[in-house]
Amino acid sequence: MTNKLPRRERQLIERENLILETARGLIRENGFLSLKMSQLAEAVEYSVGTLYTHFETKEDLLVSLAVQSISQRANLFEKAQEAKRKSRDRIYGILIARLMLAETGPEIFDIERLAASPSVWKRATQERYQKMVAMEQRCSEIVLSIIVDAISEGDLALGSVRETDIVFGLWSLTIGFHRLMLSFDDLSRVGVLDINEAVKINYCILLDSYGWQPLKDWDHNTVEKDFRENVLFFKITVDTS
Amino acid sequence: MTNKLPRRERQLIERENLILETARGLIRENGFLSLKMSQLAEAVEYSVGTLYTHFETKEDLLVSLAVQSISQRANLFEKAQEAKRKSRDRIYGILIARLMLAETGPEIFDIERLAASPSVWKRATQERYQKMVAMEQRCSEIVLSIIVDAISEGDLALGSVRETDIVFGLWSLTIGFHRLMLSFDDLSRVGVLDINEAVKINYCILLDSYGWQPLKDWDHNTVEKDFRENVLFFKITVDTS
DNA sequence: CTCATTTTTTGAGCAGTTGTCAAAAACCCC
DNA sequence: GGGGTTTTTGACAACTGCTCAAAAAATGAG
Repeated sequence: MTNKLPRRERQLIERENLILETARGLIRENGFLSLKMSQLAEAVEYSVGTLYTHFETKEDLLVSLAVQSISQRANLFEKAQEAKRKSRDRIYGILIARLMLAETGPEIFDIERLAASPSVWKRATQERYQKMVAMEQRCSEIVLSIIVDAISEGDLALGSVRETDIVFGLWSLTIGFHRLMLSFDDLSRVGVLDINEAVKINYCILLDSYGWQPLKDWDHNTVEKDFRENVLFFKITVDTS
Repeated sequence: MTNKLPRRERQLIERENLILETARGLIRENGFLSLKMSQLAEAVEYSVGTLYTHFETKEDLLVSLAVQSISQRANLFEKAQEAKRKSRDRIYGILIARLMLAETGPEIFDIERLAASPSVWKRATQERYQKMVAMEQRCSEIVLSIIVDAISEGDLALGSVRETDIVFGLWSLTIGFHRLMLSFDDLSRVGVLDINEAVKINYCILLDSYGWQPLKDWDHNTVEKDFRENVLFFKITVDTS
């Protein structure tokens, strides 16, 4: 737990975090496309040149933000996975984790959406891009492992459907959720009144139809409350200033 | 069928189509972000100024492309809806329509993804933005109406789930599909080997679990073949030059 | 056909952006 | 303090979206 990094390096990391957090705030207000590097430089009280010692391009900054977001997601996913609960509860915890992250702010949708594009990857540091991919992979591995565990615990029996198909199905559902959160006013127009409700219902429907036990005497609201209160915490970055 | 538009206006429309098609081709190669207006101007053999008589901003051009794509989608959806087939076939036809559109080229993912963002809407013509929204709404209405018909035809009975929840569920699945198509090399890494297969399987699973009849003696491959050959045609824009 | 008037097209240039790099400032060790 | 090293800076280069005065084309009346 004691970190032995040289002072200088610690300062650099701290500054990088400052830049990332400030950028996140600015993106929350006006989106990534209207974020200007000069504006960001002014906000963190460093020069543009200094920003570019941390990030090679603006896209590199974007990917860094994506890495942050996805890492946090992987963390929450791990907590859900490790919880001593029924497998069905744990897989539902994955959804709750996503909902909780969505509640931290709408900018993560903008960030992750834009970061998922080859034209961005090309302009980012290879190292950061690799990390993003690795983190995303970590997330899907966790989901996969919950599925595998569910099978070995006897809660789930595969028919014609493969494990990875389940990963894809559950994951697609939440992507659709992200998309709708982004273009917010589409909601009522398309007829979906409560999007959180819609995604939960469909998630449960999918679980049921995969045959994921328990099908009866299982209330997703109780599970949600449990996970929110007892399982899923955020790592709070303490500012020792 | 006889169009009585003045010659001049016809020419303008033709030129606009030329611009849109050329832009589409350039986006296919390098993505929207690396499309340059000057490059596009050169490609269509007009000046930048002329481009800007058609589109107020670059984002306006993007939204126009999105309108094209979504209109084409609505057209195919209508064909699926109007087909004299079982309701389950028709709703499956919606998925096939999306798959067929995806086959026309990967640029539509880039276009629709970027167009689904407020920071783009703000810079586009109100008129074009409205049209895009209307077209998207039309698509979801068609899906909804197939659901309603299925109920009245006795193929579908709603339990706790609302009609709009079904719209959301089916639609989310295809969004996830789009997302994976965009970041292509994620596929094997996440473990999904055949993405088309994965989306079809989950689509059918959802239909089954909504209780959409017929559940037995229904082969999606046969339906797909039927729709591809007999129901879903593209409108071919004939060049009378 | 002529020429004045209107409409359309043009592309050099403006404003605003990302990203660079020589020089200034800060730091470090003697 | 002084010489050398590292870090920061911000003016500037390079490039882009977009404009608008002027050129070119179309129109149409005589």
